[in-house]
Amino acid sequence: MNYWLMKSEPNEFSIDDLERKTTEPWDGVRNYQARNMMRDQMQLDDQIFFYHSNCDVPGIVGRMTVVKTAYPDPTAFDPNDAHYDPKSDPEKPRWYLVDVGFVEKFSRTISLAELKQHSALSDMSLVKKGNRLSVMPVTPTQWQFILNLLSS
DNA sequence: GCCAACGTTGGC
DNA sequence: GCCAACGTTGGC
Repeated sequence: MNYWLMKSEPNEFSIDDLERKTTEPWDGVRNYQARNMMRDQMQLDDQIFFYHSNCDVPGIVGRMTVVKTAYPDPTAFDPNDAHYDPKSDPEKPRWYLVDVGFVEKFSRTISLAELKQHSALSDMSLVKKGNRLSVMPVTPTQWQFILNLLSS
């Protein structure tokens, strides 16, 4: 079992959207590092923090799981889709995604500002300057530490 | 294979 | 809206 954090802009897709829909294909990722983690490492039932980026209070807002392991991202083949990539050949797909399932929305947002205050989390690339990865691994220790912040 | 130019991300 | 950081592209 692995732990992850995935970012989404709430304008585009929020934790509330996921709660309403229950599951969702995490499409549109066009970054090789992020793709590799989804395609090569994510397993069924892996745990994922849902992170809201590019909004008033960026931070972790809830929890989800992998409900379907990697398969080719269909939006890459759709010329009408905002994430269309003509270089992704259906015979040899360039982009992959996983399906995620809603677990819970946290009682509060664990903001980026709060996460940055804890030295226990200083190794997370999330809190490092210039980080732009939209999918990143979380260690079991970090995972538990962050969950504990909810009850403090 | 280098690297400048460009586009995107995302906090502030 | 600004801009720093970073990834990607493409000329050479």
